[in-house]
Amino acid sequence: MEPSFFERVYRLVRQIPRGRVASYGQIAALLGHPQAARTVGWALNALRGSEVADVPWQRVINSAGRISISRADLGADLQRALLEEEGVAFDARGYVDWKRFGWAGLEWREIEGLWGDVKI
DNA sequence: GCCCTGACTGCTA
DNA sequence: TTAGCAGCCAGGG
Repeated sequence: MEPSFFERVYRLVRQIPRGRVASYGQIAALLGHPQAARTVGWALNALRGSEVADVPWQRVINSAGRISISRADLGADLQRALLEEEGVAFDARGYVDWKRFGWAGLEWREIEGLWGDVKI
């Protein structure tokens, strides 16, 4: 069974190492859909209960290097706090420096492996 | 199966 | 990493 797009997003996001950040567009591109950034955001928006603790959603920000969130329960403040706790720094304007904290992503082969060895 | 929405992005001015 | 706008994808109703 092929994992759903949401499921792929979650697995890939789990690969982002502590202290690094990736953009929605980057995640989408790694999944083979460079234009599906919004869908990635929606996938994270759909996280519920235990999934929230299981997926490092806070490591995903917009392409500008800024936090872009609108949920009431999981606010931008929380996201920023979680990231700072991991060592990610924000400048005075609230931007993260991609050069310092950006995630390089994975090799295509590694990504394929994420779908293969797991049963759905 | 159609229509709307959304934690986005790249292009233009 | 300026602001504004249209395009893109997957789910949910």
